[in-house]
Amino acid sequence: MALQLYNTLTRRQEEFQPADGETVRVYSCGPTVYNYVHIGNLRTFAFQDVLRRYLRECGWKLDHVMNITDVDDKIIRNAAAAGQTIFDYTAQYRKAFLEDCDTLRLERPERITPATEYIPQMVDLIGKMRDRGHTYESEGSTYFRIASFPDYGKLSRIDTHGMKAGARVDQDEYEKDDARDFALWKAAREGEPAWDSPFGRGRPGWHIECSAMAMASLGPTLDIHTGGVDLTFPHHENEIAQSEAATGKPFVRFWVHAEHLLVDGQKMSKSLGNFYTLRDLLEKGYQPEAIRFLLVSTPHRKQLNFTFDGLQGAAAAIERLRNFARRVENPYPDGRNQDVKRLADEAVEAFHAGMNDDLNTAQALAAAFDFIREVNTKIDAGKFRDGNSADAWRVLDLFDSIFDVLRSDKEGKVAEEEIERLIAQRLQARRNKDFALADQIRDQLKADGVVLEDYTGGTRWHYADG
RNA sequence: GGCGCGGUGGCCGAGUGGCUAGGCAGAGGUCUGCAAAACCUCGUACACCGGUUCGACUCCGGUCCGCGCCUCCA
Repeated sequence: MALQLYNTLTRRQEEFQPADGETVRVYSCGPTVYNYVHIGNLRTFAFQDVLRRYLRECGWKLDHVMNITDVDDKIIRNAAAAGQTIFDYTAQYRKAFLEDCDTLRLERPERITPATEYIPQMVDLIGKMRDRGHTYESEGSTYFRIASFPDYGKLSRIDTHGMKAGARVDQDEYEKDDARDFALWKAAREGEPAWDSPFGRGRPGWHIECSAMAMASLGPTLDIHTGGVDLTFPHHENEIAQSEAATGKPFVRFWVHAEHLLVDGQKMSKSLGNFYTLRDLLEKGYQPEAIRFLLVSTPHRKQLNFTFDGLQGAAAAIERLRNFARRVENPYPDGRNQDVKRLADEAVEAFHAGMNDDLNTAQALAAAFDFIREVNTKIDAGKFRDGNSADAWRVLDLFDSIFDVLRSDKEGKVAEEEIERLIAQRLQARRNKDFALADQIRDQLKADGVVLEDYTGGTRWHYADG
């Protein structure tokens, strides 16, 4: 079975293949760096990470581009308020964003493109639209004329005729022929950053950067374009209009949107006091892996209800996975139990089936947990053999290639040699039936963040995760 | 107001016209020197009201509630 993805453009789930059969060209709308990203933003980026990883699991190469918006109204306003240039102002948040991504183990896209480094490409693209008659100028700014692009609205399926100037559409102080038109190039204003262009001195409109960077990096037609659902309209609709008006070619084959994250069933907002950045959660003591797990275990097309109970549950689930990973490393009799091998085969297949179904991570996860329970039962029954470790790891490696939560970054206070020495000492005490000493050693290690677990034939240890 | 999505057991969250999703939490049990881990069992889930059907949580209609977009927004 092949990967199926829900395509917003067709409103259907379709089988995905890269156009060239080899490399998947993906563009993702990245952050606007005027602040720290919040966990809602990170849900979308975490989804993009899962998409990346699974595309690779499907055997394709990746050319993934993500933009960083480092010039826009909010940035200009905030930078001015902070008395900084937009470059200095955005640099700090850009750095913080990349750090947050690292913390959550989000892979870096092959290319990250800051908008201000692609001004010439944007200017070039606007020029193409102008040559084809899709633009007009008004008071020094250049606009896209929606009436010149009959396909407008095909992505969002919004009836744009209902959008009349007045109500809430024309918030701009710029003059437009039609309320639905949008700015490609905004005329320079006092105290704002500006670049020279054939359309006069000014700065790019919001939508143009994505079209320009995507096509400059990946060509006129992308395989996949991702972003949060809220970007569907008008941002992505406008991207289509700009790109296709300029090239005459389809801009994107698959539009894939990530649903929003809610906190306690409500939209995150500062006024409700349920607004969290990654840094907020880390300060409260939650593990990055648990946050990643929680963000990724709800399929991307469902709203994700973020709760602290859920976060604790995620930590416990990871603990179960790690316990299992440790357990299969214990020594077992030689041989290979064919039942366990078969369970692994089935688990791998079920995991793929879940992921192939529009990246249904919840189902893939269930496949992994089913496997763990079944194999634990085999181990308890003494039916697990040394050769089955590799079977278990086939499933765990597949699981972790997507979820990436098994490894802990946490460092222990007690050195490994010391732990091994104490375990040996404790073993001697247990042989002497000196359980008081044995328990004392275990308690002391536990206080130092090291957990001991006895099993038939030995003792294994790990650093406490919590 | 227009368009769209959703309401599943204490919590999160899959899925299906008749067959145990899964995780977390809780209760009981097994194992263990004791723990931990693990396994087993349990609480008898599908917002409400009609309809279709041999049979609906799953399909249709309506009601209530929540959420999103329509305006900067992941």
